[in-house]
Amino acid sequence: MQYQFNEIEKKWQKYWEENKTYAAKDNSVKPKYYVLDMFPYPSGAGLHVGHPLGYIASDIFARYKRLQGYNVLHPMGYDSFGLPAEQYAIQTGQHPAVTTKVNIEGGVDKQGNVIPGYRNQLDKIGFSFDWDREVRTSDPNYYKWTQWIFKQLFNSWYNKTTDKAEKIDTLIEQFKTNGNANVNAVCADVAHFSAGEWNSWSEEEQQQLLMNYRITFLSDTWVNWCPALGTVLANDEIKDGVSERGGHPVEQKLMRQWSMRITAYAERLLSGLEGLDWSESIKDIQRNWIGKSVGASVRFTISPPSGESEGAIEVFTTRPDTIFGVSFMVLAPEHPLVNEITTPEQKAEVEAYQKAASLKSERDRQSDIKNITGANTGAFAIHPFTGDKVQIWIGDYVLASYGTGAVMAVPCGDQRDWDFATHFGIEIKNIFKDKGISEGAYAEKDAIITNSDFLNDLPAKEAIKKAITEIEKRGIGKGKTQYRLRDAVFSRQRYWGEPFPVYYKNEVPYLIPSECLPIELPEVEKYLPTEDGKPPLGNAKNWHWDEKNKKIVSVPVGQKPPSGVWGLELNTMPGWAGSSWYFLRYMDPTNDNEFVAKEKVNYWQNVDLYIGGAEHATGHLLYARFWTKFLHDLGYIPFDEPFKKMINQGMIQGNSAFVNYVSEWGTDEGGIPIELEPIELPELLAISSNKLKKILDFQEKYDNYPDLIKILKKYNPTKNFDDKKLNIKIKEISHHIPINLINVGNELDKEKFIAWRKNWAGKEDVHFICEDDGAFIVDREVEKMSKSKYNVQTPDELVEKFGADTLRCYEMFLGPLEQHKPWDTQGITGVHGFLKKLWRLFHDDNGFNVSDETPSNEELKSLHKTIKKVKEDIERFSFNTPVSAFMICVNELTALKCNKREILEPLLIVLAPYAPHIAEELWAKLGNTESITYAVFPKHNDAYLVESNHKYPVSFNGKMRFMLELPADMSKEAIEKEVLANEQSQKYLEGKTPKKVIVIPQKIVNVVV
RNA sequence: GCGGGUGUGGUGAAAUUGGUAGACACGCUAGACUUAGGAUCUAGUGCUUCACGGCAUGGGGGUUCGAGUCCCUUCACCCGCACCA
Repeated sequence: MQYQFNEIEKKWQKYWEENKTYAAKDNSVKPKYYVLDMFPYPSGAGLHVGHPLGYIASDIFARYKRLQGYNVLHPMGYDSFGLPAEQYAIQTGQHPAVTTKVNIEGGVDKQGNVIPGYRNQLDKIGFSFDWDREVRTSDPNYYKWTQWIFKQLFNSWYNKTTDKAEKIDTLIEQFKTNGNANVNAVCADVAHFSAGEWNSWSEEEQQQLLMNYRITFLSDTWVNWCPALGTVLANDEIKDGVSERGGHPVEQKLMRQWSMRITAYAERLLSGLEGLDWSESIKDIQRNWIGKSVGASVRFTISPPSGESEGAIEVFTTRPDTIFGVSFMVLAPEHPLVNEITTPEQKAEVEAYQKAASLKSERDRQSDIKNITGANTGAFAIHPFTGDKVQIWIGDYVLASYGTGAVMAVPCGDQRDWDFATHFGIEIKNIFKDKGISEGAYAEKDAIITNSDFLNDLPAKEAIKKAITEIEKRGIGKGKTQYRLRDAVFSRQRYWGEPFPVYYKNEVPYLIPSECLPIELPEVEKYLPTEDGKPPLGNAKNWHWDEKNKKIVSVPVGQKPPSGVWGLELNTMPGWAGSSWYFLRYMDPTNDNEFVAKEKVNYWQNVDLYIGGAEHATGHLLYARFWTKFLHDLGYIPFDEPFKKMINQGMIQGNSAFVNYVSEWGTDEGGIPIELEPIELPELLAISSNKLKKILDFQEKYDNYPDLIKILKKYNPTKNFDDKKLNIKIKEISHHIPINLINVGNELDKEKFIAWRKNWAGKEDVHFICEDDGAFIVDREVEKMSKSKYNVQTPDELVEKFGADTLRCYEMFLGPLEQHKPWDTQGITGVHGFLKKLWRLFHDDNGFNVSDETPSNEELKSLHKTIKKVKEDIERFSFNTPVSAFMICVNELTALKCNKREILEPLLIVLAPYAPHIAEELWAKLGNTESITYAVFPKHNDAYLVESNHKYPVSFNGKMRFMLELPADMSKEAIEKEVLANEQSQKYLEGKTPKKVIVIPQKIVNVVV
């Protein structure tokens, strides 16, 4: 009886769906366990084999936990707002909601392409998702709550004293009674004001002031503007100076935008990492991104060049201990004080430098670090301790965006300052005892400070503390901690995102009442910006708010709205809005009154295991932590970290195939290469990989290639090709071809290839130069899997051919989950064979046949060894090794011809997380009427694992020489005696007495001669 | 430059606390069976040597009776950050 995987899998997938086998209960006597996958963006291209890798691992873990008696929450949904659907909408006019739905549920797109649909593809793999909890971020019932959370952020400020976010009302209360004198908040620069002043201000003025405190706030900021995408981008959406999506150039632009005051959480986001079971590399990336540095801010007063008003330059330094080494100061060219302080003599030079710097992009400035440039302002600052006058320079190695945009330059301790000083001939003071600085700065923090007044003879680390104390005492500055993390821009000038629940009265934003949410995306005719450059929502007819009647109303474009009617926000939220809290919504996906009910979030708590890509380190994973902490501060959720443990699955790379073509050819005489004389070949000449190599290496003469000669003669009739000494010299090009045109031996199916090319290029003009055996071999190369490289392997094809259980086991068998690995289908037959072998344990020629006989010790040992290993491996998230363990077990049981229920039944439970369909089928055939999902994972019994004998490897001087089987309970002394008495030992002892004999019972014997 | 990771047969890999390196698969070789459609079974397969043996976990050194595993050093590749004061 054959293993009919297609039938079996369909049957059980249907059963699970109908019986809601994987529905999680919102309360249970069982302990809870929350296993989450990073939800996908449903693209039209569908899933390739790389996507389910993490889902399979998490599914195995979820199923394993159910067998261990846990109430498991294992949901899936879609991050369905995003750029591709919108770009497609711009091209085709198709509403993004429609394409998104098709991409998820399957269908046909506007160009007639059949879209399989994410859901259908996922279902075929047999995941144990609780689909009743599905969320889509673009669903108004979902983004209603994203908007609600935005409102909470708007209505909150960060109180540094309590170190958490609080309702804005508590702040307003303080303003009313005390002004802002005692307010200790994370905020923009705000001048002091009294309660009286506050109370005297107009509503509009008060609102504007509050904007400086709100956790989400509106401000004119320099943003990364991407003209090609027509939107601003967050820092984490830019890689190497271009947009992460599409690789378009990005420029700086001053725009009024919503931002998130994530900087308020910098310290907590940093320290919170300590308790997380995440990979060190992700934690490091986040630490780096937050970029904490501890030091001091110090004010240097400006010595007025012409007796004008006195100003000060504030600098930040991590090395206040080196303050006596300061011999000049450097400002960023954009620093606001530059124009003020520059002396008339230096003005021309400084302005020229400023101009040159402004023309360079941020990227150029960063890449051109070797070139030392700068200009002297002619102004001086007063050293706060020595009273010396120090020159003030400008230089583009100082960044306007970091710290205060100014540095105190200590050339002896900082290489960049040293380079600058050396280049411009500025004095270099040495304040380090016994450290030479003639060749470069001494940047280590281990020197003894000297020539530094009250810091003399202190080691650097102590001097730092002393210097800060002294700086604070003299009132010239204070200890300060600086973060590299910037507030996150939250507006996008796009259509396909969450609308803000915001309308504007005289440019002042007001929130839509919560009972009116969600504010749904309006219909627009075009998804492009308006003619006057407003975001696409500017095209919407119905996009005004009637304050009195609390509803969206229509105001014709260009007309002034009637009184009480105001324009709604035209920006939408960025992609990370919906994904920052989705893990909470799964707990209570249909709740219409709250984003999540308290008792549900109290039960489910945070995610126990999160599996997903490492590429979201500074985006999603940071923002989700931020929102979680915020919601925790306001008392909505009981925890302040979203994901306790995370595993980042490696990328599955594609294995591209290439056909080589000869594009040019020439000859060389007698092995001496000559210049190619390119002749265009009207016929496409494809050449097999190995042949090509031989020709390129001049290993074979052209006369071995009659086909080639024929063509050469055809286009070069005057040349004599009969001279056997002539070699062919060719120039080759290669093109990607679909991987389904080749077999496992990298051999091209020529007919299929011609048909594909005809379809693609409309030509049938390929001529093949094959290997001697007639095969045409293609080149292979590992690359990223993508449609354009024709190297995409979909899970659907493999499920069709081998079944979901095989695919699941094989993807795990490939290697450790975290590792990147190229996709290669060659090994899949081995895993498929294992499942067939398992099937045969339960069947003979006449059908299902399992006996109730008592198993032998050997059979029990094989089973219990497997139970133990699989349990241990899954628990340490080693998903590849259990597959081997299953194979070993099935191989052993096959050799023992074991078909005993007592062995096979527990084995099925152990296997069920990996191969749930075949396990269910055989489980049912054994007479069970309930799904195997909630069976009890068997416990291994050590009694079956102990051996009466142990085969000792006997080593001489550490080299293993022979095996010796001895009773397992034999004493060390007896073992030593046995080993030395053994005749094989005599050979290695060569008559000498051993110096030492090491016996480790149950392990090894080593004789030292 | 800084931080993190990876390096083991022809290939994917295993070796959890230092104890038989290469389990389990793929591929390959030979054979059996079947008149073949990617079926099944048996044997072999790290390199080297006729053999005894020798050599092998990127390279070099060390600790140890014993090192893929621990320490030092060095190389290669991948990822992240990068004038961050």
